[in-house]
Amino acid sequence: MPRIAKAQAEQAIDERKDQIKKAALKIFAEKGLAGTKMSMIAEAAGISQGLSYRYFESKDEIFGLLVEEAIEESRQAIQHIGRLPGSPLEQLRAFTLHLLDEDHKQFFLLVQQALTSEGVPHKAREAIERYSPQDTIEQMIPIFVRGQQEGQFAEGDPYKRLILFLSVVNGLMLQDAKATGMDWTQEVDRLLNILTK
Amino acid sequence: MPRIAKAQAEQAIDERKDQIKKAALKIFAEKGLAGTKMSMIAEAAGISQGLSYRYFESKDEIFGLLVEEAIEESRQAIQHIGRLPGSPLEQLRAFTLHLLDEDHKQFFLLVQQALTSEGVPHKAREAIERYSPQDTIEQMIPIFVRGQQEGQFAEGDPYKRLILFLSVVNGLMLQDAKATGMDWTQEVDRLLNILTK
DNA sequence: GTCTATAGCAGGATAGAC
DNA sequence: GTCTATCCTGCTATAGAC
Repeated sequence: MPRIAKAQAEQAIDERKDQIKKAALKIFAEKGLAGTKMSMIAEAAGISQGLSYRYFESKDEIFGLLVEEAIEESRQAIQHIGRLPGSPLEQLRAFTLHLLDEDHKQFFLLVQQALTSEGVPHKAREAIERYSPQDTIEQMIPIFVRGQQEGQFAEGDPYKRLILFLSVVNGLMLQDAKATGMDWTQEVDRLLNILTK
Repeated sequence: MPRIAKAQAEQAIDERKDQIKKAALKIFAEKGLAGTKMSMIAEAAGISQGLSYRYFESKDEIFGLLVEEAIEESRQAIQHIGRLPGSPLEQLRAFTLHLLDEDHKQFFLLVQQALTSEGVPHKAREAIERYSPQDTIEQMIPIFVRGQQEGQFAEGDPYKRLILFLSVVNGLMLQDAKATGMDWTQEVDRLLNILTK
């Protein structure tokens, strides 16, 4: 096979893989590992039941890959905060909006599912354990402390304040899965009161 | 069988049923319907795999019964708020502490699982749909409005304020399943800032 | 490259021994 | 009344036709 044609073929394969992963992400995020049947993924992707196995070894492999991608996405988002323009408050505001964004939310829910599922593939389990919420908070602490020095944020233990705040945001995302049609982005400033007041 | 002996036998059966349900609640709340295997329930209850079926028809029946009990418990808690002593703020504080209480939390998580699971038994699905978060909020609105009149709570649409607050509390409970060993009851006053500020 | 048909297995539910 | 051994369904994963 000529080089060009080969590259095209590989690209087609990657596109198919992405199509399946995208469908799988939506369903895994909603129903968890055990609650998701391969037939559901196939239907959502608009392909036949067996075809996924031409592109992936197993259901576990798809789940594991998605978890790793979710964690990588999360890691990059948090590292990005410090470089955002604006005051510490504006930085955390932008970060929070990013967390509540639709695309990120699915990744987030997936990780939650992985945390509460039985029989999670070994690789996925490892990836999650490497990336604890502690890491996120540690990245946020310098920003928060700067905000305290500038008088924007409340006094007190930054770690405790931030873990409360992140838990609340996490909670909203989980809640939102089946939620009330409320646009949380409108409420971000009220949430930030937890830090500023 | 004499009346007394018969009553004793029935009591023994009820105790066994409670034992199984208690074990099941813990696991269902954590892993959902599909993620929970009957063998897990049996192990947690300290009995053999097949014995549960002498006391319950099916896995679905156990799940359904627990969901109904959870909703009943929730309904009673919310109706109880208005009769609590103290100011509106103190009433909502007590209610929030009750929600965050360990026993209530498992019921709450179970309902969340039911909301996000496939193939939930018909009866459980119905019970949940009868009991929407709206009901809870409607019960809370008069209390909140009284607090507004007394100047304790922030101005603004009571419904929106309360749904944000409940979502946050819900979120904390969900989060807490795998959480950080934090005692949320310590943070209730900070959460109530969402309403009072 | 995709579909349909099916093998193999895990787990829900049952039967029968004790 | 409880356990162990099995049946049977439904799902994962594979094989083979097109």
